[in-house]
Amino acid sequence: MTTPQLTKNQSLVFDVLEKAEGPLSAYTILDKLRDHGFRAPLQVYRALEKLLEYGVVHRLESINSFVACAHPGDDCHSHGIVAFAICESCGQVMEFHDHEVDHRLMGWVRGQKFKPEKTTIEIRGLCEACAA
Amino acid sequence: MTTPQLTKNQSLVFDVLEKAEGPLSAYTILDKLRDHGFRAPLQVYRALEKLLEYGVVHRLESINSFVACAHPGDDCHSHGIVAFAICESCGQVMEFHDHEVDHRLMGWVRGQKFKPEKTTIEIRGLCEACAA
DNA sequence: TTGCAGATGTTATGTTATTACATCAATTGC
DNA sequence: GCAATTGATGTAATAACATAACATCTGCAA
Repeated sequence: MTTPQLTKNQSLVFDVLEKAEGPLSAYTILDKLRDHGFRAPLQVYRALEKLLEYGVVHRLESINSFVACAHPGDDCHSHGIVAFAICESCGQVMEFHDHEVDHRLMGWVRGQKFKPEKTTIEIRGLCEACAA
Repeated sequence: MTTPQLTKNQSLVFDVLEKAEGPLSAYTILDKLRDHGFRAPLQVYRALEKLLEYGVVHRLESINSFVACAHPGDDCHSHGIVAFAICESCGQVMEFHDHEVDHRLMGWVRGQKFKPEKTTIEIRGLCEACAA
């Protein structure tokens, strides 16, 4: 899937996420966009919905936050399952893909006749700098 | 770690989760326990906090819900990372452990010098019955 | 130029989780 | 016995996250 031209609100939200050092909550994004005319959470959530669909933004379920995909110019749907390591101290996020992990998980669900739609892998802990 | 004797509130919350067919939100648990004197969310959240610590309950991050561990009489901390398959139609949850997945994920984070604390793997989709 | 689809704006509300503070019960050390 | 401590509990208020419902606008195609 190729990413369509973003609308005004989608671009604003995406730019905020790209410039951010780490993941942001929807309400943090809202606050950053008040000067650009954003007034309500729905403006953010609607933009995020599309950006997630296009694969240019990820949602981090365990911290209710959103982050720009780490693979610029390349949508993430082609990478299989995405795993994240999230530093609980500094908020930094590392993104990673492992086909063997995908294979094991998908093999298991197939055995259960379970039909997977969306998979979340999130590892919370401390990054090298913060663990020191 | 062995599970200590549960307190009154912890037992009430755990019993509700054990008898449930699938995962429950904290507020659903609260409603089910109003007859037993529960009045406020904190009574539920505090009990859940301990039950999670003891490993007899899991939190499903992607659906903000809680489920009793599928391994009765046996705390889950000994199983390594737990993965869940969650049916988005009927709510049924399957729990599973795979050492190869653990190994791959932990190998990667070690390479990044990341110190993992808590890992979430959740696969949302449709179970066999619901996919038919 | 009308009708439609998609994007946007706005208000209100629903859902999930925590802070702050008071009280109670069991245990320990004196 | 009786303070002192610790962990559990009760309660009110509030913070944080997310969606419903409805109105409006804009570009485009029939």
